[in-house]
Order: sequence, then structure tokens, then C-alpha cells
Amino acid sequence: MARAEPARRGPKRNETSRRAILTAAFEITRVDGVRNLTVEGIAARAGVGKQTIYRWWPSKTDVLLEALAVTADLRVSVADRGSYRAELTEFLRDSFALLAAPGVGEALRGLMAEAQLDPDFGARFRVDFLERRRAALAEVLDRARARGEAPARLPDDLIADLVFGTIWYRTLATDRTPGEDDAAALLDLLAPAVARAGTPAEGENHGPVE
Amino acid sequence: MARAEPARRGPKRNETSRRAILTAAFEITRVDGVRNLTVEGIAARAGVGKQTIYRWWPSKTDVLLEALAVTADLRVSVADRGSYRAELTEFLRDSFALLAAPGVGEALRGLMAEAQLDPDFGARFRVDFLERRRAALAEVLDRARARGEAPARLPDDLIADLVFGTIWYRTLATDRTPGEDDAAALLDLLAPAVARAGTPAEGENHGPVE
DNA sequence: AACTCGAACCGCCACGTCTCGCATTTGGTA
DNA sequence: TACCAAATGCGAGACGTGGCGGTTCGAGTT
Repeated sequence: MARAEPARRGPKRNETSRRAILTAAFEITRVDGVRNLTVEGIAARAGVGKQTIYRWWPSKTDVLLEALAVTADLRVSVADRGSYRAELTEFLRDSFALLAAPGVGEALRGLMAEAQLDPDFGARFRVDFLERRRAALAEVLDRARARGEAPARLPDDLIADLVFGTIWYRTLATDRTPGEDDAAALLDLLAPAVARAGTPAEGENHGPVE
Repeated sequence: MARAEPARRGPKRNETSRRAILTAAFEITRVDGVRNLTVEGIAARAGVGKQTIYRWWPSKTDVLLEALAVTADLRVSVADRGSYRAELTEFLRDSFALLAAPGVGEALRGLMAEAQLDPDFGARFRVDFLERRRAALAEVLDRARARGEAPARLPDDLIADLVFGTIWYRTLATDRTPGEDDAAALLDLLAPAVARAGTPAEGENHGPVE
């Protein structure tokens, strides 16, 4: 049912233009702020006609969303590390690092803002980004439940609310970017180090991120 | 330095117009959404000239902010109730009720969105609303510390991040308005009842946590 | 006289649509 | 196989729309 149009006439979609548009949108956001992100600006910087943008994306914010949704999946690991605590540590560390990368925080703030103002985009943002991030954390939590490691008192949904709530609140409402100490505090709250067989809190060797 | 102009000529500021502007801004937001809030719309609905708005407020969003900053203080109690758990319960209950009131959620989402797009307004929003809410919770926490009730493992700042983070995340990123069950879960996490039978909330006999 | 108010007008900027001319791909035809 | 015609993407830019934010005006108030 998927590909019902194998024989379309005319040129293919220009992949070069597509990438140019995505990077242009992100660069403008990083340098000038979301406020100054305009369709005409993206088109100019990407060396592209406005129509090319309107043809493929519903709005300028959707361009930015596409540019970010991919990188978040790539840069936050949910690989099996053997223990809940180690995986949550890595999840938080990766998320914070991504958030601290130049331009990412500004872009995410802009996306969340636009999601409030434009309900249609809001729905797309939730599906294509927020729920995807939530699913990534759920993967870690599912494994933890299977191992019997996850705290019984906390439902998965609440854990997700606490984790993402804190991250987003910090990003949107303060200028205190979450750091190592916050990761430690969250970890202490959500994955308390049990006095069990060799699970030292700090000494855990979670390999290099990359 | 404060009011050094007791003898100003001309008419006083029109209080009727001021209130009409505030309620008009809130009503438009409630009915049509923040997206459709315009200065001209506010002026028209309030029966007021645009100039009157520009004279007293830096932007249309500041009008909305003033309309909300007041009610939040009024509707969320931080009175001394004798116990940390009782006061936190009341704080959460009041906050959730306020959030569920018609128009309030929509308005708050709009304010937070605008705070991301306009850095200047963002600063005002933090000072006039976010930090004020945080201070309200801090009042409760301070009393709890003085009583020795607050959980020693959790710094006040983290507690605030968790509480407001969850509330805001729910409001901005999902359509699940926080309710009674969420209050119970948060309470269980942040103000664990002494592990005892019976009703823990009213029980006076909670010794120092540590 | 000093000040406020409602009303109206203006230039600006980004939006979103449209059109043009050209390039690219496919289907049909000789 | 060679060639043409239809269909589509593309860069570029013109155009009308709408809200913004700033200004001006006359009337009313103190």
C-alpha cells in the first residue's frame, strides 16, 4: 500500500536543496534566534526558492523540527548496558549533552513555543519528537522492569514526567542548563543505588559515550 | 525616589479602562486562543484606543501576564497548616485547580511560548510569575525545614524543579491535565508519609526525617 | 495647562500564493 | 533507437494580506 506511485514524471526531489534548507534553518536559529527565523530567510540562506520550502513543509517550524528530530534519536543512547542505573545515567548524560550543544536549546525552545501557538504543529511536535523521546526512555524502563530493577513505587509514566518535566522546565523557565549534579540528583531519586551485589553508585564504568 | 509626583496635573489613569483591557485580553485568549490575541483585538473588545494599551504595557503579552500574575497569587494558598505534607497537598491541589480553570491553561501556555520567542518578555515573565510561584513553594519548604520535616536527601531547588517541571511539562507537552492522582504520586515522592497504618496526613507524630 | 482618552492613519515586514522560465524525468511515437 | 511532449521540481521574484508598532488628532478631565 505504501508506494503507489512508482512512475511519476518530472525530476526527483532535490536532495541537495533539502539538506541545505534543514541546515539553513538550524543555523539561522542558532545565530539569530528563533524569533528571526523566517521562510524568506531560510530560502535566501539555502539558495532556494520559497516555494520549494512551502512545497515540502507545512511551516518553517516543521523544517526546524525535522532538523532536530533526527539528531536527538542519534545522540541519545538507549542501548542495553546491563543495569537500569547505568542506562539511566547514560540517557541523562546524553540528553544533557545534546541540550548543551550550541543552538539545540534555542531550537527546542522555539519548537515548544510554536507548539503552544499553533495547535496543528503542536500535534506534529508531540508525535515526531516528544513521544519519540518518551518512547526512548520507556525502552530503558521496560528493560529495568524485566530485570526487576525499577522502583516499584514509581509508575513509568510518572518517571517520564519527572525526567522530561525537569529537563524542559530547566530549559524553558530558567537559564540553569541541567548538568552532572542534576543527573546525580535525579539518579538518586529514580534509581537509588541498592546495597546489593556490587553496584557502586559513582564507580560504575559506563563506557565512553561514543 | 518612589512616588515623587503627588501634584501631577491632568486626569488620573482610567481604572475602568485598565480592567476592561485585562479582562478583554484574558477573554480573547480563552475563547480564540493566544494565537488570535492582537493589540487591535484587545482594544476593540475593551472599547479602548490602541494607544491606551501601548502607553501602559510593553506588549500584548504583558497585558495577559498582568491579568494572570494576580490571580495565581490569590488562588494558591501557602498558609501555615501545621505540617509539610498538609501544606504541600494544599499547594498542589490549588495549583492544579487554577490550571484547570477555563482559559488559565491556554493563557499560561501562551505566556510561556512568548517568553521563549521574546527574551525581554521572558525576563519579565520569570520575575513576575515563575520566580513568584517558586517563592511561594519555597515558603512552604522553609517552614518544613524549620520543623525538620522536609526530606533531607532532596534540596529545595530540586524539589521545586520537580514540582513545577512536572506541572509545566504536563501543561505544555501533553493534554493530561494534572489531577488528584498526580498530586498523590508527587506527594508520595516528595513528602513520604511515615510508614505507619491509618491516615498519615493528619498524624502529628512525624519525627525528624533524618 | 497638563494630562488622558478614543479613533484613525501610516510604513514596515513576513506570510503565503502565484507566475515565469528553465531543467529533469518519463511515456509515447516514429 | 531517436525524438518529442507531458509532467513535475526548481530558483527567482512579484503580489495582496494582515498585524505590528508608532504617530497624530480632537475631545474630555482635572
